[in-house]
Amino acid sequence: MSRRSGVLEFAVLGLLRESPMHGYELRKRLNTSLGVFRAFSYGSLYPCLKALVQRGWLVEETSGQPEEQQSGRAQAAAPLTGRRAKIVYRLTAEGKEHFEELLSQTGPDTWEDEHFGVRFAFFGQTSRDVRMRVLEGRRSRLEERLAKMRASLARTRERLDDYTLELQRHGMESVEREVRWLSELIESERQGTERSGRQGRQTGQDRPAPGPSDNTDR
Amino acid sequence: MSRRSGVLEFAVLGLLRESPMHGYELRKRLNTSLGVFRAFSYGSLYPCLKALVQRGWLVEETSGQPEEQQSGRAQAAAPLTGRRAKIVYRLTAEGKEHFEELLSQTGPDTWEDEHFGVRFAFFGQTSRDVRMRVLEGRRSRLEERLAKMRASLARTRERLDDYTLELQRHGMESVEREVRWLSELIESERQGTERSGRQGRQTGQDRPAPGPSDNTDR
DNA sequence: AATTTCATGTAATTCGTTACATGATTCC
DNA sequence: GGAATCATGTAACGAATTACATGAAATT
Repeated sequence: MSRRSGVLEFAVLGLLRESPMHGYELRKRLNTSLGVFRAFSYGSLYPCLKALVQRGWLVEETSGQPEEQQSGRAQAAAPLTGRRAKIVYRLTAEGKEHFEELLSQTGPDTWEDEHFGVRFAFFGQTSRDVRMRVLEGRRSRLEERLAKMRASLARTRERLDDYTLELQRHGMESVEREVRWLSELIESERQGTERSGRQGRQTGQDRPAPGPSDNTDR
Repeated sequence: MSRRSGVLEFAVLGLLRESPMHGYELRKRLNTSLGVFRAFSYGSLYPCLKALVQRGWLVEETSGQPEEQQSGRAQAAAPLTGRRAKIVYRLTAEGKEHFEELLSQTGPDTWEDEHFGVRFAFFGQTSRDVRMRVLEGRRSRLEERLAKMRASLARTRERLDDYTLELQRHGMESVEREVRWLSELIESERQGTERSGRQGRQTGQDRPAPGPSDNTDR
């Protein structure tokens, strides 16, 4: 029943924060704006929307109505026999609050493969502080992975055939490329903030007191 | 129940074709040799192995026995109270036949994201003919995707913020890079038996090309 | 008028994971 | 003799898909 995902939920809240939409449109945005990495189907989306409504983070509005009453599907929104309503979803205050809490998170759930893309897509709404930690978290995750690959490659080089080797080589190159990309982004973020004192690199160390106090203005 | 996957099943058959192994070892190979792309857990692997045994594609052998009888777990393989047997899985003739049939396939199930990596990993056992079609299939799939991305980017460029744009740009670049890689591979296949060494291989280990001569022409 | 695109949803299924449970073997 | 690693499994859950079902609106 409760088809609540991490990624999909996050993306839906994020998109609806920008403006209200109905499901069909939402899905299109999901699969283009954020879409190289993830594609969602209606079978995931609609149940997710319902779950979010139930938790009070969204309200449904039947379009065509003027701005009168819009309590979560309060009135008999178009009889079942009549013309089917187009349901527009709007983020509630609680939903907005919840999304901002999600935005302020750091940790594996922000930099692992499944999550990173969608997090990045909403970096525009994320505080610089958090952006930095997510980028650095992802980079050190990838470097870790790279180290393992190198070790395993050194151990088994002889036993692998050319294609397997080539696959591995290409995989490693892809990861290395993403690391370079992240480094550029991190550097770029750094230049945005601190133009005074030089900065030694402090990878992945968690420092206290982020004070995510201000966020989300862009 | 029947936890039969496409990818996992294929990889298991392919690895066992090279040599018999027990589950634990199989899983390690799965997550290193083929591993940048996919990682499997025991919760997937063991049920899969059982299913493959049931279909007659694998047999279990309790190790420690000399090469006597090895009909699928025929005898009371070590009493439950005694020392637990290490179960070695071996590909049957039917299993081998089935795998070769899988190897000979082309089509979306060979070039889509989920499948391509594992297919490529077993290119050493695949006929050149099929290799070509898989590589070309994947390339045109990616080019299609690229076209969509470009179109969507042209349509929505104005409305997107910098981070979303950067994400999209990086995604496209990744795809373009894979297309170039595929083109090199295709070219290399076309040139035939002479040398597989493609540029950018800095591992020092120059291997005389597969001359992927050996098997499977149908 | 017919076809495509818009629009919403449900049921069953797929492919996998995590957490749990158990025990043997090897290294230090 | 304790820890790490080897080794095998099961139950419950997760996150998504596909196929199905329906119907309205716009385009040709």
